[in-house]
Amino acid sequence: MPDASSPKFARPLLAPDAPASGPGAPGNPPETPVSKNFLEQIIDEHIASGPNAGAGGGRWGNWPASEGWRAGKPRVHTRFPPEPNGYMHVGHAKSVCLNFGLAKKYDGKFNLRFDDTNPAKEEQEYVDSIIRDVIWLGGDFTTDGKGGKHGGGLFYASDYFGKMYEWAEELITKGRAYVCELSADEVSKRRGTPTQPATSPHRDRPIEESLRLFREMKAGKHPNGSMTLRAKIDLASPNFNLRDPVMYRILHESHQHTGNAWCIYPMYDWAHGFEDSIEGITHSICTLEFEIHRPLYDWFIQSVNLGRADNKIHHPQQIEFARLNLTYTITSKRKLLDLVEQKRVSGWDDPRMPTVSGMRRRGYAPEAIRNFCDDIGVTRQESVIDFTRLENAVRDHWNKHAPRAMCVLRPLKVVIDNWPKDASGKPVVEHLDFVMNPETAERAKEASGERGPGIGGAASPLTAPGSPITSSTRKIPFTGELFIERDDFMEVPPKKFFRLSPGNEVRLRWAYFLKCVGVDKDAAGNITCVHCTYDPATKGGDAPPGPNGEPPRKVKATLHWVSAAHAVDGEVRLFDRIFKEEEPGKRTGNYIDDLNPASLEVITDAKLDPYLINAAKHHTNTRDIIDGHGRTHKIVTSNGDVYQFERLGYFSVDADSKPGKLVFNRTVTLKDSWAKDAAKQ
RNA sequence: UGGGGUAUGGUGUAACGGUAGCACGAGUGACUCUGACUCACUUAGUCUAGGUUCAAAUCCUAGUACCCCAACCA
Repeated sequence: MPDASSPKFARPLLAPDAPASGPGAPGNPPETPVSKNFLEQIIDEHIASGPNAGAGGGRWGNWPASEGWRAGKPRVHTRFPPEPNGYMHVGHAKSVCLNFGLAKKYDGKFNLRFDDTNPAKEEQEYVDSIIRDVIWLGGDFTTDGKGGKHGGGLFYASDYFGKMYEWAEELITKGRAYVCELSADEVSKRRGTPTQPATSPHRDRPIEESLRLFREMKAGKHPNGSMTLRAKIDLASPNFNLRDPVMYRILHESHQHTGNAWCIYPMYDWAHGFEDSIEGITHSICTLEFEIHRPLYDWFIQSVNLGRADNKIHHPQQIEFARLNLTYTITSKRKLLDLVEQKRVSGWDDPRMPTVSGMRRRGYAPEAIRNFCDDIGVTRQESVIDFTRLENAVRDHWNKHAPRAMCVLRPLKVVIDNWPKDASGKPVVEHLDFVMNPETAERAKEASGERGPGIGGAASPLTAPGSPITSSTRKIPFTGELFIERDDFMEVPPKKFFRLSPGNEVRLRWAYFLKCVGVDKDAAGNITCVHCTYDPATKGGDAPPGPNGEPPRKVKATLHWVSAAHAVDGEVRLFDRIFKEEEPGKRTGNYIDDLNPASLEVITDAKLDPYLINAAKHHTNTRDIIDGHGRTHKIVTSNGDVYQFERLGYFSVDADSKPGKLVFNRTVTLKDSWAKDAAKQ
């Protein structure tokens, strides 16, 4: 049963002094109502009511004087409580953004806590990966002063096993728990039906006997599965979770954090509320499927508090929200693990994976992921978000932040027949100005604003030490032999094809106007080379005005290019969505059937802007995270610079890059209305 | 079949008895040295049926659809 004091849900409260006539009332300044999500509405309601409302602290009281700048503000304390049994995915990212975002918004605190109650499934590798991912996302739980100011600490549920054990004995003593010797199988058989109650033969065992057996369980005198500690709640409840749920099971198993100290381990329902309680969490935010567990959450805490006068333990409020679903994506730890174990991807950080590590490797910025989470909002309605929304957030971010380069993925040779040669007969080389990022002005503004925290302070290549951007333009070499994109030439162009074709004039970006005068073909009829002429008067990319002041002539297309003599070969990995169906597995029942066989295309001989060979970097950052035990976790995060390859998309330097050999991941394409139109025909 | 949830344009989300708004998408156009970006305009919605009310997305009644629950997982 929930606290009598717990309002069931978000019913917004009017501020006590809000004008009854509302924003539209005459005389009121035109208010721009900032709409709040349901979690914020609940928090506001808690602050505005409850035992400490008079002191401004509402239901949870105020932060104490020891909290410094936070002292006296109403307490809001959230947490992200992952089980370390897998890597974080985009759904977890939403939870981090939510929980950390709330702590930040309300000047509160945010904890990272590992819900490590099942040693059979959990591993240190996952602990480390989660710490890394949460920090990278900007969910700063650290208290060492190096991060933000909302860190509440790093904790482990396993640190509370001793306290939980004491409370379990207390519940036995109070007649609210008993040792049951039914096997898992038997419990299942005796579970009953929605209308028929469950049964247990040990329910009315004397308290002393349960206490003795429970102590024997803890002492290791009983084998796995031989007995459990069960809560004595209601065998007839239509909510099966209340039919005397298991609190402790015997597991003779070494734990990644507590070693061999325990052979009984608490179940989620018994443990989770206490974890929140001990840490002083105010709002325990979880996903919808836990809603029917909330009665247990409350029952266990109330059972400990039963009969206590003034040493009651803290009782947080559990609140549920709808988990994130994305089209063309799975967010199931089990299925993600399958993809890794069956080697259908290269690992947890395969850039096609919806894992945080995959998104990082692909080149998604944490700011973009946070913007995405803000954008989609939070509610209790199940929904499926278009994957393109995530991609849009990524594009939006890098458009403002990524330096530009010109690279040719599928090269087609261009020879400029009228290009001048020097005294020795070699084509002249010119060095032209190239604009690093046409949105420099905006970028400067952005850079002066608050940046997301990243490990080592490097939120993005632009703020990293040794940032490739040093000025608004740089030089690029241009000669009479170039590569252009194969797609940018058609011998027989369709309607509305503005790019290069025989007789048609286009612009080479930041260089010259170019006109096609002929093509070379091989024996099979494939075009091997395009012959062109250039107009020297268009140097820099603009035509001069006519002799009588006529407006300069225009071209409809601008192509990217790279000098054949200067281009650097590099590998580029083109990723497409990992599943070809919006809801993988919906049709056949097996999501594996919907894997997109074309989700990865590797181009080994892309012609890269020579600038990149020295400028593009892959960064490895380390940071020491100290947990509540004073233990240090050395966290290593690696990410590559992200560039826009003009007209193609955003590309990030992959960890596989080696000196002299660059490997780029296509992070996301640019929008392409030409391709869209073409696909429609 | 029992219990717990959720229904607003194609998608996501506001509204808290008083003008159904915003974003994304889509469409059209403008601009453009990236068919990008940007800008303008357009498009389209309260699950159904009753009821209360001067007034209903909102309150009431009855349906319908979808999601979750019978692990010693979380």
